[in-house]
Amino acid sequence: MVGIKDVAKLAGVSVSTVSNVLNNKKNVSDETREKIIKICKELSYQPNAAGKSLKSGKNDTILFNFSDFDRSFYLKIINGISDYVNNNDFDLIICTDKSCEKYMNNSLTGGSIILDKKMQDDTLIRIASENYPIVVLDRIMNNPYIKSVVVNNYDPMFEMIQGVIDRGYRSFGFVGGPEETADNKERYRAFRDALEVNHIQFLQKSYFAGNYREKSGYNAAKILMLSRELPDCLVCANDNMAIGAMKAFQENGIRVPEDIAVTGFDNCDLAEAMGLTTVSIPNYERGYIAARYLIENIRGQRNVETFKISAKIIFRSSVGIKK
Amino acid sequence: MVGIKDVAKLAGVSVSTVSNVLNNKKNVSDETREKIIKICKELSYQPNAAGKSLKSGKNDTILFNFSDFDRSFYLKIINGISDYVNNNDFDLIICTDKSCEKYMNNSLTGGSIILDKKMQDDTLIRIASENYPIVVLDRIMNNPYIKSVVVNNYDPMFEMIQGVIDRGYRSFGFVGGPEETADNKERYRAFRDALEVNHIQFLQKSYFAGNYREKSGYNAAKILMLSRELPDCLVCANDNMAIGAMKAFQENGIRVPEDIAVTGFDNCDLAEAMGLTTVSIPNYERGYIAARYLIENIRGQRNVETFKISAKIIFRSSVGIKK
DNA sequence: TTGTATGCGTTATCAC
DNA sequence: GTGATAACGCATACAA
Repeated sequence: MVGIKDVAKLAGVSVSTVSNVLNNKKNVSDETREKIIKICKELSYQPNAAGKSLKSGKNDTILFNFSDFDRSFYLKIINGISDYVNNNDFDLIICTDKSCEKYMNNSLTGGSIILDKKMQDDTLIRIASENYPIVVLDRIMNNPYIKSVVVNNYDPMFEMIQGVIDRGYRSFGFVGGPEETADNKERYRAFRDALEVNHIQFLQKSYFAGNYREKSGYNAAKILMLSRELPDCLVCANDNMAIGAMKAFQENGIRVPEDIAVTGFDNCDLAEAMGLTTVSIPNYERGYIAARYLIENIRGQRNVETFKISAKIIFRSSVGIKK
Repeated sequence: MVGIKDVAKLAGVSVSTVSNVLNNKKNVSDETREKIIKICKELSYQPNAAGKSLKSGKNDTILFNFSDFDRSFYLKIINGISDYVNNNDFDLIICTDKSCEKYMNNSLTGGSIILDKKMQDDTLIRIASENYPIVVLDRIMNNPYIKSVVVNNYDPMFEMIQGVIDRGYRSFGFVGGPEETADNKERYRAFRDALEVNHIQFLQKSYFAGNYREKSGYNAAKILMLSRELPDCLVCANDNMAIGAMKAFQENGIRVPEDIAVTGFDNCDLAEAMGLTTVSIPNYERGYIAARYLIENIRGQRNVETFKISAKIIFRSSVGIKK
């Protein structure tokens, strides 16, 4: 591996001079500078990031952490992060595992964006500091070095359900996501509130516990179909589960929306193709904004107020007009 | 940031003793060992990866490089890589940019899996070495330190087209991907060969140049519809473009497959929902296998023979039976 | 069984 | 304008 020493030797100068050139210091003659730059190119010298950050403690790399590979919109979040990061001369590394804790210190990365729920609050609180800010997605934390970027789940879910009720639907089933997650709680609460405002009763037996995966929506629909009477509409806490449910209905000759309407949440790629009524979350923007706040915080412009992103309701053919 | 020194001080021992404990050396008394482990937990000490790898030169982290966020099956590849890596006590970091060159040396990562076409052959040849093996996906390279893992595009494409011809389709259009990519070339070649074997002529005006993105398939279909007569079947070099084409046909009241059949390649999530006939690439397995070979090579079990993964043809409703 | 000294590749300080 | 040197956090050889 070619190091700064090799460059120095070939140029007939000291390592400090090479370092000065590479870091754009003023105190180098143009002649020396050019010679060194030329040699670096010839050797295709790449500064060793380990040595660099070990010494300087400063860092132009941020970390993104996620781990759920079933949710394809995560790529859009990454895209948003990547774009902002590149436009601001930072680098991005992504970790898919809890081991990323190893990289969460300011000699390797300058800050993190955390999406993975497996990364626990107290771990983040321990790691976050004045010179290691963190941005968390989809969870709200109160800490002077941690900023939350969350989607406003409540308002669009409430409005979507109100829209469904306005279209004549009167009885509902609900397929929930992981019960401990904040977004699932918020979506369910909005659903219940919308029903209550409209004086519609909701029975606990109409609640199905899922895990945001397609299979769990499929299973919920299977169970639902065992009951004597279907609700007018099955509300699912995300698209994956809604799609699973639609597949189950299809397999059993139950028509959507004639026999039962279905709604989701996320507006994933499949939602459009399947005509699923859902809430569209601006994922690219979510990543972009998270990266912006993180880098601003790294640069000392501290701001840890929770940021709420608004989402958009999309009515498609999975909800019709109930006569 | 808590370092090895802090642990040593609190334990009343030297840093080397702490280091010995952390690296499971034998020469430490049980008493000392336990005390140190306890203190590490209390301080939630995380070894600094920069210092560590700088010294040891050895590394249990691998790098994955990609950058096309439109292709959602990349998440499946990552999933496969991630699973193999975790099962073998390695870590994974992912880079989405050319800047990842910075991390491609054995003081930061032990090897790389490269998918991004922007990472050029000569760069890889320069970087790869005895102690920095590389695995490339979707391109074939001959280098003692670089292993290629590629999908066999030819056979399934040939067979799929033969199947389409067997179903009575006789005239064809083709939407190609980026012309320089090996997989696109191979898919096109298989397509042409299948036609030739069946004595079917192909006119250059029926070739549309795309870029693997949905929009380019959409545009190709738009242009195709301007011509007086549609071919029996439009073959697309990947699913994204096929889906774009199907949307264009749908918007213009042209029925698939009655008016025109469509085929893709990839079996992305949407393909099933849209009834697209396509070739299914086992992406999870692809990532898993790439990671396996990389780690085996890192461990000295050298093997750089090109590995070909086979794919599976899936006939769906976008191809019917032509009378 | 434990501690001391050295060096990995880099940057920062300071003397020249 | 340039170079010698210390320091970053850690692992290792070797001395104690």
